[in-house]
Amino acid sequence: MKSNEQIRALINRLSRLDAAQNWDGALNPAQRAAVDYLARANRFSRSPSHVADFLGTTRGTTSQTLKALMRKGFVSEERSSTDKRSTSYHLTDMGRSVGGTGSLLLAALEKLPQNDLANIEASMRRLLNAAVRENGLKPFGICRTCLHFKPMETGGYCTLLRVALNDAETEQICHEQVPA
Amino acid sequence: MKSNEQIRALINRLSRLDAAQNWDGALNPAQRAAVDYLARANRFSRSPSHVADFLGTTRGTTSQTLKALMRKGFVSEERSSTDKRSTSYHLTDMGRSVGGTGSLLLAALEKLPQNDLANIEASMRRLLNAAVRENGLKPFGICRTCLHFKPMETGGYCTLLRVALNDAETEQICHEQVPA
DNA sequence: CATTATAGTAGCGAGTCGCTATTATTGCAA
DNA sequence: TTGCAATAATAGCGACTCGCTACTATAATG
Repeated sequence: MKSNEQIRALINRLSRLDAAQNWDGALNPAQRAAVDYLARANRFSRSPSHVADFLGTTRGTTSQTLKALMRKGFVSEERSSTDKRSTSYHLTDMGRSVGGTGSLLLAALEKLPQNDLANIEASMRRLLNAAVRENGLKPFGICRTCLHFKPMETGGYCTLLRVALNDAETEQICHEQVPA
Repeated sequence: MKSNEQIRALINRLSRLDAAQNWDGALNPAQRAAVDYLARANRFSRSPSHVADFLGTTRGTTSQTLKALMRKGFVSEERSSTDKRSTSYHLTDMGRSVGGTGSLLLAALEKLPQNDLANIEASMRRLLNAAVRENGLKPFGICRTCLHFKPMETGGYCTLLRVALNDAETEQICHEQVPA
């Protein structure tokens, strides 16, 4: 078996085992992935379309997932006043409380030495970047590393959307992000 | 966000994006994962239970997945003569032809330098080993690295099952494997 | 033997997922 | 300005995953 296929098999098994463990609790893997994304995305990147692009699924599927999360009280929706077609979802207190509990992957990571962790993170980041590049996907990086980002005394400024960003926002995911 | 959760998010997004791409074609992600496993497992490790343990799912789900694969002609089943409860599945020619086609992950891996690949593989292996250890899962390693394996002039011998193994078999996955 | 364990499966309900409409709304161009 | 194409969200369909609870058949154990 080719080494590349081994790597692929490794990654898929790992995330499959993690997902399996994740079923106990109120959220299933897809719902949990959406919550994780919403927790890290800025206020311009929380529509069903953005979640769909991030997770590699369709708007239809994502729409259902978000509706399910709303029924369960983890997110609430807010219609945009400027563009009446679009909706933005944000986490409720309950949604924010969904930490990294009961995860096979997190349990494993906690037992590894710091040195390994740094290696693993760098490896995965390289791989994800390659995947994004090769497949023409949106990178979904954070503001601070964006071409359109200008640092200010506090926070920063987005030259694309022409808005000021507070400190926390400069570390959030943006769907418009272009790596500098 | 903690570094560990970043790693987890990275891995999950990667395999989600890979799975999304995988939908086109005759196999869905779960079915494909089962085929991948059957391609690498030895003849003692191809029952629904084994596939379920490997993928972290249940026997019920796996049973359905394998039946679907059989309907589509990718696998065929064989009932054991010694234990009439158990069934073993193996790939048909059509099943074996399911290579690593059209995978986002493989496309990305092909563009990375050899050095990165080695790093990524080592990282993932360390992580999976930790996950297996921390959660009491079966390792599903290959014969050659097993406590019960005795190398011979050609192939090897399993001191647990008391059977001879040909060369190819020593590189296959076994559900009984115990890391030496 | 009787009991207990194991292997496989059926059927249920919730939900994912790709797909094809459908409805709003917005942007653009003649 | 009006008309048309693009975009955002969603509904509904069919195939399927997945955890769960039976249930059957067979095997192992005391």
